[in-house]
Amino acid sequence: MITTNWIDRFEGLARLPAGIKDTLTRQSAVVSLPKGAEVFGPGAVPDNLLLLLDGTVRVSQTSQSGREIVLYRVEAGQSCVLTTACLLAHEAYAAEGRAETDIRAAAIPRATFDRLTAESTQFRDFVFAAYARRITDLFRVIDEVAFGKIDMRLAQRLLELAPSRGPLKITHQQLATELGTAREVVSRQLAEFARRDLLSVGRGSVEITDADTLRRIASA
Amino acid sequence: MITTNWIDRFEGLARLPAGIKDTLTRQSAVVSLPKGAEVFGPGAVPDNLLLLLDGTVRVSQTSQSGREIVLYRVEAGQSCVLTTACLLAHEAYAAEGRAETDIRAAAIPRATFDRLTAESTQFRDFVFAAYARRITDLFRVIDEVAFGKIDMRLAQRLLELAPSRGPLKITHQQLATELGTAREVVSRQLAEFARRDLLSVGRGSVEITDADTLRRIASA
DNA sequence: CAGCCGTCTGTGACCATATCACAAAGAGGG
DNA sequence: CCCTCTTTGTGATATGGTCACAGACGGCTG
Repeated sequence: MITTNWIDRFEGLARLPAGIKDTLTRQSAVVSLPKGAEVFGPGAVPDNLLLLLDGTVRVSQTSQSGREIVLYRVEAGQSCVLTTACLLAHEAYAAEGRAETDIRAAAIPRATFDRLTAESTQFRDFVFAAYARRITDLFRVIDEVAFGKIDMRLAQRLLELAPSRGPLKITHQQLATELGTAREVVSRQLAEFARRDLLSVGRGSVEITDADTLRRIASA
Repeated sequence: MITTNWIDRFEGLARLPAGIKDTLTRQSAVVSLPKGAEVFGPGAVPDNLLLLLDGTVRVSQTSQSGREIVLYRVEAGQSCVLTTACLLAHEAYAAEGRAETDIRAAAIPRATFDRLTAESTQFRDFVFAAYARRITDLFRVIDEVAFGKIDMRLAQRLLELAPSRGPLKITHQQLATELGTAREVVSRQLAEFARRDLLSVGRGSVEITDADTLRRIASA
Protein backbone atom coordinates (compact mmCIF):
# COMPACT_ATOMS: atom_id res chain seq x y z
CA MET A 1 0.00 0.00 0.00
CA ILE A 2 2.27 2.70 -1.21
CA THR A 3 0.10 5.35 -2.74
CA THR A 4 -2.89 7.15 -1.41
CA ASN A 5 -4.99 5.17 -3.75
CA TRP A 6 -7.34 6.76 -6.27
CA ILE A 7 -9.91 4.19 -5.24
CA ASP A 8 -10.69 6.12 -2.11
CA ARG A 9 -11.95 8.99 -4.20
CA PHE A 10 -14.94 6.87 -5.11
CA GLU A 11 -17.50 6.81 -2.42
CA GLY A 12 -18.89 3.43 -3.38
CA LEU A 13 -15.46 1.83 -3.62
CA ALA A 14 -13.70 3.09 -0.54
CA ARG A 15 -14.97 0.22 1.56
CA LEU A 16 -14.01 -2.58 -0.76
CA PRO A 17 -12.02 -5.39 0.83
CA ALA A 18 -8.28 -4.93 0.49
CA GLY A 19 -7.94 -7.85 -1.90
CA ILE A 20 -10.42 -6.41 -4.34
CA LYS A 21 -8.85 -2.98 -4.14
CA ASP A 22 -5.59 -4.62 -4.94
CA THR A 23 -6.91 -6.30 -8.04
CA LEU A 24 -8.48 -3.06 -9.11
CA THR A 25 -5.29 -1.11 -8.69
CA ARG A 26 -3.02 -3.59 -10.35
CA GLN A 27 -5.23 -4.38 -13.29
CA SER A 28 -6.24 -0.90 -14.23
CA ALA A 29 -4.32 1.86 -15.88
CA VAL A 30 -4.55 5.55 -15.26
CA VAL A 31 -4.99 7.34 -18.55
CA SER A 32 -5.04 11.00 -19.45
CA LEU A 33 -6.78 12.80 -22.24
CA PRO A 34 -6.53 16.44 -23.24
CA LYS A 35 -9.43 18.84 -23.20
CA GLY A 36 -11.60 18.36 -26.24
CA ALA A 37 -10.67 14.72 -26.85
CA GLU A 38 -13.36 12.24 -27.75
CA VAL A 39 -13.73 9.80 -24.88
CA PHE A 40 -16.20 7.60 -26.69
CA GLY A 41 -18.50 7.93 -29.64
CA PRO A 42 -18.72 6.98 -33.28
CA GLY A 43 -14.98 7.38 -33.56
CA ALA A 44 -13.95 5.78 -30.29
CA VAL A 45 -15.69 2.80 -28.76
CA PRO A 46 -14.41 2.20 -25.24
CA ASP A 47 -13.58 -1.28 -24.09
CA ASN A 48 -12.79 -0.17 -20.59
CA LEU A 49 -14.92 1.01 -17.77
CA LEU A 50 -13.69 4.49 -17.00
CA LEU A 51 -13.58 5.90 -13.50
CA LEU A 52 -13.01 9.58 -13.76
CA LEU A 53 -10.33 10.91 -11.45
CA ASP A 54 -10.05 14.52 -12.60
CA GLY A 55 -11.97 16.74 -14.96
CA THR A 56 -15.37 16.37 -16.51
CA VAL A 57 -16.75 14.54 -19.51
CA ARG A 58 -19.72 15.96 -21.36
CA VAL A 59 -22.06 13.38 -22.89
CA SER A 60 -24.22 14.60 -25.73
CA GLN A 61 -26.33 13.32 -28.56
CA THR A 62 -26.63 14.63 -32.08
CA SER A 63 -29.75 14.22 -34.18
CA GLN A 64 -29.80 13.38 -37.85
CA SER A 65 -30.53 17.02 -38.55
CA GLY A 66 -27.29 17.95 -36.82
CA ARG A 67 -28.76 19.47 -33.71
CA GLU A 68 -27.12 18.48 -30.49
CA ILE A 69 -28.18 18.19 -26.86
CA VAL A 70 -26.13 17.65 -23.72
CA LEU A 71 -27.41 14.63 -21.82
CA TYR A 72 -25.31 14.79 -18.66
CA ARG A 73 -21.81 15.25 -17.37
CA VAL A 74 -19.54 12.76 -15.69
CA GLU A 75 -17.63 14.47 -12.92
CA ALA A 76 -14.51 13.43 -11.06
CA GLY A 77 -15.38 10.60 -8.68
CA GLN A 78 -17.99 9.13 -11.00
CA SER A 79 -17.91 6.29 -13.45
CA CYS A 80 -18.91 6.11 -17.04
CA VAL A 81 -20.94 2.90 -16.96
CA LEU A 82 -23.77 3.88 -19.22
CA THR A 83 -21.73 4.59 -22.18
CA THR A 84 -19.64 1.50 -21.81
CA ALA A 85 -22.50 -0.91 -21.48
CA CYS A 86 -24.49 0.93 -24.03
CA LEU A 87 -21.85 0.97 -26.68
CA LEU A 88 -20.65 -2.54 -26.02
CA ALA A 89 -24.02 -4.15 -26.06
CA HIS A 90 -25.68 -2.34 -28.93
CA GLU A 91 -25.03 -0.70 -32.19
CA ALA A 92 -23.38 2.61 -31.57
CA TYR A 93 -25.99 5.23 -30.97
CA ALA A 94 -25.23 8.81 -31.84
CA ALA A 95 -24.06 9.62 -28.33
CA GLU A 96 -20.59 10.90 -27.73
CA GLY A 97 -18.49 11.75 -24.70
CA ARG A 98 -16.00 14.54 -24.94
CA ALA A 99 -13.45 15.70 -22.41
CA GLU A 100 -14.56 19.12 -21.29
CA THR A 101 -11.29 19.71 -19.49
CA ASP A 102 -8.06 17.78 -19.37
CA ILE A 103 -9.03 14.52 -17.73
CA ARG A 104 -7.48 11.64 -15.88
CA ALA A 105 -9.28 8.34 -15.48
CA ALA A 106 -8.70 4.83 -14.26
CA ALA A 107 -9.45 2.38 -17.06
CA ILE A 108 -10.69 -1.02 -15.99
CA PRO A 109 -10.46 -3.68 -18.70
CA ARG A 110 -13.54 -5.69 -19.48
CA ALA A 111 -12.10 -8.88 -18.02
CA THR A 112 -11.29 -7.21 -14.73
CA PHE A 113 -14.66 -5.54 -14.64
CA ASP A 114 -16.25 -8.92 -15.12
CA ARG A 115 -14.21 -10.52 -12.41
CA LEU A 116 -14.95 -7.74 -9.95
CA THR A 117 -18.67 -7.80 -10.54
CA ALA A 118 -18.51 -11.52 -9.87
CA GLU A 119 -16.43 -11.32 -6.75
CA SER A 120 -17.60 -8.24 -4.96
CA THR A 121 -21.08 -7.34 -3.90
CA GLN A 122 -19.89 -3.86 -3.16
CA PHE A 123 -18.43 -3.41 -6.59
CA ARG A 124 -21.69 -4.60 -8.08
CA ASP A 125 -23.60 -2.13 -5.98
CA PHE A 126 -21.26 0.59 -7.13
CA VAL A 127 -21.94 -0.28 -10.73
CA PHE A 128 -25.67 -0.48 -10.32
CA ALA A 129 -25.78 2.76 -8.39
CA ALA A 130 -23.88 4.40 -11.23
CA TYR A 131 -26.45 3.10 -13.68
CA ALA A 132 -29.28 4.35 -11.55
CA ARG A 133 -27.79 7.81 -11.35
CA ARG A 134 -27.43 8.10 -15.10
CA ILE A 135 -30.87 6.79 -15.73
CA THR A 136 -32.46 9.32 -13.44
CA ASP A 137 -30.37 11.93 -15.26
CA LEU A 138 -31.93 10.81 -18.51
CA PHE A 139 -35.39 10.86 -16.98
CA ARG A 140 -34.78 14.42 -15.95
CA VAL A 141 -33.61 15.41 -19.40
CA ILE A 142 -36.74 13.94 -20.93
CA ASP A 143 -38.93 15.78 -18.48
CA GLU A 144 -37.20 19.07 -19.17
CA VAL A 145 -37.15 18.77 -22.92
CA ALA A 146 -40.74 17.59 -23.14
CA PHE A 147 -42.34 19.90 -20.61
CA GLY A 148 -39.87 22.59 -19.54
CA LYS A 149 -40.07 26.24 -20.48
CA ILE A 150 -37.02 27.71 -22.11
CA ASP A 151 -36.49 30.63 -19.74
CA MET A 152 -36.53 28.25 -16.80
CA ARG A 153 -34.17 25.80 -18.42
CA LEU A 154 -31.74 28.49 -19.52
CA ALA A 155 -31.69 30.07 -16.08
CA GLN A 156 -31.03 26.67 -14.52
CA ARG A 157 -28.20 25.89 -16.87
CA LEU A 158 -26.57 29.27 -16.47
CA LEU A 159 -26.57 28.86 -12.70
CA GLU A 160 -25.08 25.38 -13.02
CA LEU A 161 -22.35 26.41 -15.38
CA ALA A 162 -21.40 29.78 -13.96
CA PRO A 163 -18.14 29.93 -12.03
CA SER A 164 -18.42 31.10 -8.45
CA ARG A 165 -17.21 34.51 -9.56
CA GLY A 166 -16.43 36.16 -12.84
CA PRO A 167 -18.11 35.71 -16.20
CA LEU A 168 -19.06 32.40 -17.75
CA LYS A 169 -17.13 31.90 -20.97
CA ILE A 170 -19.59 30.41 -23.39
CA THR A 171 -21.20 31.24 -26.72
CA HIS A 172 -24.91 31.34 -27.39
CA GLN A 173 -24.53 28.35 -29.67
CA GLN A 174 -22.93 26.33 -26.89
CA LEU A 175 -25.77 27.23 -24.55
CA ALA A 176 -28.25 26.20 -27.22
CA THR A 177 -26.50 22.82 -27.41
CA GLU A 178 -26.77 22.46 -23.66
CA LEU A 179 -30.52 22.73 -23.93
CA GLY A 180 -31.06 21.14 -27.32
CA THR A 181 -32.58 24.29 -28.72
CA ALA A 182 -31.67 26.85 -31.39
CA ARG A 183 -29.10 29.57 -31.04
CA GLU A 184 -31.58 32.36 -31.82
CA VAL A 185 -33.79 31.24 -28.96
CA VAL A 186 -30.90 31.53 -26.55
CA SER A 187 -29.84 34.91 -27.94
CA ARG A 188 -33.33 36.28 -27.50
CA GLN A 189 -33.77 34.89 -24.03
CA LEU A 190 -30.39 36.22 -22.94
CA ALA A 191 -31.33 39.62 -24.32
CA GLU A 192 -34.54 39.46 -22.30
CA PHE A 193 -32.62 38.51 -19.14
CA ALA A 194 -30.15 41.34 -19.81
CA ARG A 195 -33.02 43.79 -20.29
CA ARG A 196 -34.21 42.81 -16.85
CA ASP A 197 -30.70 43.32 -15.46
CA LEU A 198 -30.31 39.70 -14.41
CA LEU A 199 -27.06 39.36 -16.32
CA SER A 200 -24.81 41.06 -18.79
CA VAL A 201 -23.61 39.58 -22.04
CA GLY A 202 -20.44 40.04 -24.00
CA ARG A 203 -19.05 38.25 -26.99
CA GLY A 204 -18.55 34.69 -25.78
CA SER A 205 -19.37 35.45 -22.18
CA VAL A 206 -22.27 35.85 -19.80
CA GLU A 207 -22.05 37.30 -16.34
CA ILE A 208 -24.83 36.79 -13.85
CA THR A 209 -25.63 39.89 -11.85
CA ASP A 210 -28.85 38.88 -10.12
CA ALA A 211 -28.53 35.24 -9.17
CA ASP A 212 -31.50 35.35 -6.81
CA THR A 213 -34.02 36.33 -9.42
CA LEU A 214 -32.47 33.88 -11.82
CA ARG A 215 -32.85 31.15 -9.24
CA ARG A 216 -36.46 32.08 -8.80
CA ILE A 217 -37.02 31.76 -12.54
CA ALA A 218 -35.10 28.48 -12.58
CA SER A 219 -37.33 26.86 -10.01
CA ALA A 220 -40.65 28.34 -11.12
CA MET B 1 -36.83 -30.99 -15.27
CA ILE B 2 -40.54 -31.35 -15.44
CA THR B 3 -41.86 -28.23 -17.03
CA THR B 4 -41.01 -26.53 -20.25
CA ASN B 5 -39.36 -23.81 -18.27
CA TRP B 6 -40.24 -20.16 -18.66
CA ILE B 7 -36.53 -19.45 -18.65
CA ASP B 8 -36.23 -20.58 -22.20
CA ARG B 9 -38.43 -17.74 -23.30
CA PHE B 10 -35.59 -15.37 -22.51
CA GLU B 11 -33.03 -15.32 -25.21
CA GLY B 12 -30.19 -14.32 -22.94
CA LEU B 13 -31.04 -16.94 -20.35
CA ALA B 14 -31.71 -20.04 -22.42
CA ARG B 15 -28.08 -21.06 -22.36
CA LEU B 16 -27.52 -20.73 -18.64
CA PRO B 17 -25.96 -23.78 -16.98
CA ALA B 18 -28.53 -26.16 -15.57
CA GLY B 19 -27.56 -25.38 -11.99
CA ILE B 20 -28.22 -21.70 -12.40
CA LYS B 21 -31.47 -22.32 -14.16
CA ASP B 22 -32.45 -24.46 -11.25
CA THR B 23 -31.74 -21.76 -8.70
CA LEU B 24 -33.63 -19.31 -10.82
CA THR B 25 -36.67 -21.53 -11.09
CA ARG B 26 -36.81 -22.53 -7.47
CA GLN B 27 -36.17 -19.14 -6.00
CA SER B 28 -38.50 -17.12 -8.11
CA ALA B 29 -42.25 -16.89 -8.12
CA VAL B 30 -44.55 -16.43 -11.06
CA VAL B 31 -46.91 -13.59 -10.34
CA SER B 32 -49.90 -12.25 -12.21
CA LEU B 33 -51.34 -8.78 -12.35
CA PRO B 34 -54.53 -7.61 -14.01
CA LYS B 35 -54.62 -5.07 -16.79
CA GLY B 36 -54.28 -1.57 -15.42
CA ALA B 37 -52.43 -2.54 -12.25
CA GLU B 38 -49.47 -0.46 -11.14
CA VAL B 39 -46.34 -2.57 -11.48
CA PHE B 40 -44.10 0.00 -9.87
CA GLY B 41 -44.21 3.68 -9.16
CA PRO B 42 -44.88 6.08 -6.33
CA GLY B 43 -47.39 3.63 -4.92
CA ALA B 44 -45.51 0.40 -5.50
CA VAL B 45 -41.75 0.06 -5.22
CA PRO B 46 -40.60 -3.32 -6.52
CA ASP B 47 -38.10 -5.35 -4.60
CA ASN B 48 -37.93 -8.02 -7.22
CA LEU B 49 -36.45 -8.11 -10.65
CA LEU B 50 -39.35 -8.85 -12.93
CA LEU B 51 -39.01 -10.99 -16.04
CA LEU B 52 -42.12 -10.51 -18.08
CA LEU B 53 -43.65 -13.74 -19.34
CA ASP B 54 -46.89 -12.48 -20.89
CA GLY B 55 -48.37 -9.10 -21.64
CA THR B 56 -46.81 -5.67 -21.76
CA VAL B 57 -45.93 -3.03 -19.22
CA ARG B 58 -46.02 0.62 -20.18
CA VAL B 59 -43.46 2.83 -18.46
CA SER B 60 -44.26 6.51 -18.33
CA GLN B 61 -43.30 9.67 -16.57
CA THR B 62 -45.51 12.48 -15.34
CA SER B 63 -44.28 16.05 -15.01
CA GLN B 64 -45.13 18.39 -12.17
CA SER B 65 -47.63 20.08 -14.44
CA GLY B 66 -49.43 16.77 -14.83
CA ARG B 67 -48.45 16.04 -18.38
CA GLU B 68 -47.37 12.51 -19.09
CA ILE B 69 -45.10 10.82 -21.62
CA VAL B 70 -44.61 7.15 -22.42
CA LEU B 71 -40.94 6.24 -22.13
CA TYR B 72 -40.96 2.66 -23.36
CA ARG B 73 -42.72 -0.65 -23.07
CA VAL B 74 -41.52 -3.89 -21.57
CA GLU B 75 -42.73 -6.79 -23.70
CA ALA B 76 -42.98 -10.48 -22.95
CA GLY B 77 -39.50 -11.96 -22.92
CA GLN B 78 -37.89 -8.82 -21.54
CA SER B 79 -36.86 -7.79 -18.08
CA CYS B 80 -37.61 -4.71 -16.10
CA VAL B 81 -34.12 -3.92 -14.83
CA LEU B 82 -34.17 -0.18 -15.16
CA THR B 83 -37.02 0.43 -12.93
CA THR B 84 -35.77 -1.92 -10.28
CA ALA B 85 -32.29 -0.51 -10.07
CA CYS B 86 -33.57 2.98 -10.47
CA LEU B 87 -36.11 2.83 -7.74
CA LEU B 88 -33.96 0.83 -5.38
CA ALA B 89 -30.93 2.99 -5.66
CA HIS B 90 -32.43 6.45 -5.72
CA GLU B 91 -35.30 8.47 -4.48
CA ALA B 92 -38.38 7.51 -6.41
CA TYR B 93 -38.59 9.51 -9.56
CA ALA B 94 -41.97 10.20 -11.06
CA ALA B 95 -41.81 7.17 -13.33
CA GLU B 96 -44.43 4.49 -13.17
CA GLY B 97 -45.02 1.13 -14.79
CA ARG B 98 -48.51 0.02 -15.49
CA ALA B 99 -49.78 -3.29 -16.83
CA GLU B 100 -51.16 -2.56 -20.25
CA THR B 101 -52.71 -6.00 -20.46
CA ASP B 102 -53.08 -8.80 -17.96
CA ILE B 103 -49.52 -9.81 -17.24
CA ARG B 104 -47.56 -12.71 -15.88
CA ALA B 105 -44.01 -12.33 -14.67
CA ALA B 106 -41.29 -14.22 -12.89
CA ALA B 107 -40.23 -12.31 -9.79
CA ILE B 108 -36.64 -12.74 -8.73
CA PRO B 109 -35.93 -11.62 -5.16
CA ARG B 110 -33.05 -9.26 -4.58
CA ALA B 111 -30.98 -11.88 -2.80
CA THR B 112 -31.32 -14.33 -5.65
CA PHE B 113 -30.58 -11.63 -8.18
CA ASP B 114 -27.46 -10.81 -6.27
CA ARG B 115 -26.35 -14.41 -6.10
CA LEU B 116 -26.96 -14.96 -9.78
CA THR B 117 -25.06 -11.87 -10.88
CA ALA B 118 -22.19 -13.15 -8.77
CA GLU B 119 -22.24 -16.70 -10.05
CA SER B 120 -23.10 -16.44 -13.68
CA THR B 121 -21.38 -14.44 -16.35
CA GLN B 122 -24.26 -15.14 -18.65
CA PHE B 123 -26.78 -13.85 -16.19
CA ARG B 124 -24.69 -10.71 -15.78
CA ASP B 125 -24.57 -10.25 -19.51
CA PHE B 126 -28.31 -10.66 -19.63
CA VAL B 127 -28.75 -7.94 -17.06
CA PHE B 128 -26.34 -5.54 -18.69
CA ALA B 129 -27.87 -6.13 -22.09
CA ALA B 130 -31.25 -5.32 -20.62
CA TYR B 131 -29.86 -2.07 -19.25
CA ALA B 132 -28.31 -1.20 -22.55
CA ARG B 133 -31.58 -1.76 -24.37
CA ARG B 134 -33.49 0.54 -22.05
CA ILE B 135 -30.87 3.19 -22.16
CA THR B 136 -30.89 3.29 -25.92
CA ASP B 137 -34.68 3.50 -25.66
CA LEU B 138 -34.29 6.57 -23.51
CA PHE B 139 -31.77 8.07 -25.89
CA ARG B 140 -34.28 7.62 -28.66
CA VAL B 141 -37.05 9.25 -26.67
CA ILE B 142 -34.84 12.26 -26.00
CA ASP B 143 -33.95 12.55 -29.65
CA GLU B 144 -37.58 12.40 -30.70
CA VAL B 145 -38.90 14.78 -28.11
CA ALA B 146 -36.13 17.29 -28.64
CA PHE B 147 -35.87 17.21 -32.41
CA GLY B 148 -38.76 15.21 -33.89
CA LYS B 149 -41.67 16.67 -35.82
CA ILE B 150 -45.11 15.83 -34.53
CA ASP B 151 -46.56 14.39 -37.74
CA MET B 152 -43.63 12.03 -38.02
CA ARG B 153 -43.85 10.95 -34.41
CA LEU B 154 -47.58 10.43 -34.51
CA ALA B 155 -47.37 8.38 -37.69
CA GLN B 156 -44.65 6.24 -36.13
CA ARG B 157 -46.61 5.63 -33.00
CA LEU B 158 -49.82 4.81 -34.83
CA LEU B 159 -48.00 2.22 -36.91
CA GLU B 160 -46.42 0.72 -33.79
CA LEU B 161 -49.65 0.52 -31.88
CA ALA B 162 -52.05 -0.49 -34.63
CA PRO B 163 -53.20 -4.11 -34.59
CA SER B 164 -52.45 -6.08 -37.73
CA ARG B 165 -56.04 -5.60 -38.83
CA GLY B 166 -58.98 -3.64 -37.55
CA PRO B 167 -59.09 -0.29 -35.83
CA LEU B 168 -56.79 0.83 -33.04
CA LYS B 169 -58.80 1.52 -29.90
CA ILE B 170 -57.33 4.63 -28.41
CA THR B 171 -58.37 8.17 -27.55
CA HIS B 172 -56.64 11.31 -28.71
CA GLN B 173 -55.63 11.99 -25.13
CA GLN B 174 -53.94 8.61 -24.88
CA LEU B 175 -52.06 9.26 -28.09
CA ALA B 176 -50.99 12.63 -26.75
CA THR B 177 -49.61 10.87 -23.67
CA GLU B 178 -47.69 8.48 -25.89
CA LEU B 179 -45.89 11.43 -27.43
CA GLY B 180 -45.79 13.77 -24.47
CA THR B 181 -47.77 16.39 -26.30
CA ALA B 182 -51.20 18.02 -25.97
CA ARG B 183 -54.48 16.44 -26.95
CA GLU B 184 -55.41 19.26 -29.33
CA VAL B 185 -52.22 18.75 -31.27
CA VAL B 186 -53.07 15.09 -31.79
CA SER B 187 -56.67 15.88 -32.74
CA ARG B 188 -55.56 18.37 -35.34
CA GLN B 189 -52.88 16.11 -36.77
CA LEU B 190 -55.29 13.18 -36.97
CA ALA B 191 -57.78 15.42 -38.75
CA GLU B 192 -55.06 16.33 -41.22
CA PHE B 193 -54.17 12.67 -41.78
CA ALA B 194 -57.85 11.86 -42.24
CA ARG B 195 -58.23 14.69 -44.75
CA ARG B 196 -55.46 13.06 -46.73
CA ASP B 197 -57.24 9.70 -46.50
CA LEU B 198 -54.42 8.05 -44.59
CA LEU B 199 -56.75 6.92 -41.83
CA SER B 200 -60.25 7.28 -40.52
CA VAL B 201 -61.16 8.32 -37.01
CA GLY B 202 -64.07 7.45 -34.79
CA ARG B 203 -64.72 8.11 -31.16
CA GLY B 204 -61.97 6.25 -29.35
CA SER B 205 -60.60 4.58 -32.44
CA VAL B 206 -58.31 5.15 -35.36
CA GLU B 207 -58.09 2.95 -38.41
CA ILE B 208 -55.16 3.20 -40.75
CA THR B 209 -56.13 3.00 -44.40
CA ASP B 210 -52.90 3.98 -46.12
CA ALA B 211 -50.08 2.45 -44.15
CA ASP B 212 -47.55 3.03 -46.92
CA THR B 213 -47.90 6.77 -46.96
CA LEU B 214 -47.96 6.80 -43.20
CA ARG B 215 -44.72 4.85 -43.16
CA ARG B 216 -43.22 7.34 -45.52
CA ILE B 217 -44.18 10.16 -43.19
CA ALA B 218 -42.88 8.20 -40.20
CA SER B 219 -39.42 7.79 -41.66
CA ALA B 220 -39.09 11.20 -43.29
C1' DC C 1 -2.84 50.86 -39.50
C1' DA C 2 -6.14 49.16 -43.13
C1' DG C 3 -8.34 45.61 -44.94
C1' DC C 4 -9.91 40.94 -44.68
C1' DC C 5 -12.05 36.94 -42.79
C1' DG C 6 -14.13 33.88 -39.73
C1' DT C 7 -16.97 33.64 -35.76
C1' DC C 8 -20.49 35.34 -33.08
C1' DT C 9 -24.67 37.90 -32.35
C1' DG C 10 -29.09 40.51 -33.66
C1' DT C 11 -33.37 40.69 -36.13
C1' DG C 12 -37.63 40.18 -38.77
C1' DA C 13 -40.74 37.07 -41.00
C1' DC C 14 -42.82 32.93 -40.86
C1' DC C 15 -44.08 28.15 -39.38
C1' DA C 16 -45.04 24.61 -35.86
C1' DT C 17 -46.47 23.48 -31.52
C1' DA C 18 -48.53 24.43 -26.95
C1' DT C 19 -51.96 26.56 -24.23
C1' DC C 20 -56.49 28.25 -23.05
C1' DA C 21 -61.23 28.62 -23.20
C1' DC C 22 -65.10 26.82 -24.76
C1' DA C 23 -68.57 24.46 -27.70
C1' DA C 24 -70.44 20.48 -29.57
C1' DA C 25 -70.95 15.63 -30.33
C1' DG C 26 -71.24 10.71 -28.93
C1' DA C 27 -72.35 7.07 -25.33
C1' DG C 28 -74.32 5.08 -21.58
C1' DG C 29 -77.19 5.01 -17.46
C1' DG C 30 -81.32 6.05 -15.19
C1' DC D 1 -85.55 10.28 -23.66
C1' DC D 2 -82.94 13.12 -20.76
C1' DC D 3 -78.77 13.82 -18.13
C1' DT D 4 -74.11 13.50 -17.57
C1' DC D 5 -69.51 12.28 -18.56
C1' DT D 6 -66.12 11.61 -21.91
C1' DT D 7 -64.31 12.68 -26.10
C1' DT D 8 -63.55 15.64 -29.84
C1' DG D 9 -63.48 20.23 -32.53
C1' DT D 10 -62.10 25.02 -32.94
C1' DG D 11 -60.43 29.76 -32.67
C1' DA D 12 -57.33 32.89 -30.40
C1' DT D 13 -53.03 33.60 -28.52
C1' DA D 14 -48.29 32.60 -26.76
C1' DT D 15 -44.03 30.33 -27.19
C1' DG D 16 -40.45 28.20 -29.53
C1' DG D 17 -38.02 26.78 -33.87
C1' DT D 18 -36.54 27.87 -38.69
C1' DC D 19 -34.73 30.67 -42.27
C1' DA D 20 -32.36 34.32 -44.31
C1' DC D 21 -29.59 37.77 -43.65
C1' DA D 22 -27.03 41.81 -41.69
C1' DG D 23 -23.88 43.67 -38.70
C1' DA D 24 -20.30 43.52 -35.14
C1' DC D 25 -16.22 41.99 -33.14
C1' DG D 26 -11.54 39.98 -33.02
C1' DG D 27 -7.57 38.41 -34.86
C1' DC D 28 -4.40 38.20 -38.67
C1' DT D 29 -1.81 39.89 -42.48
C1' DG D 30 0.01 42.86 -45.67
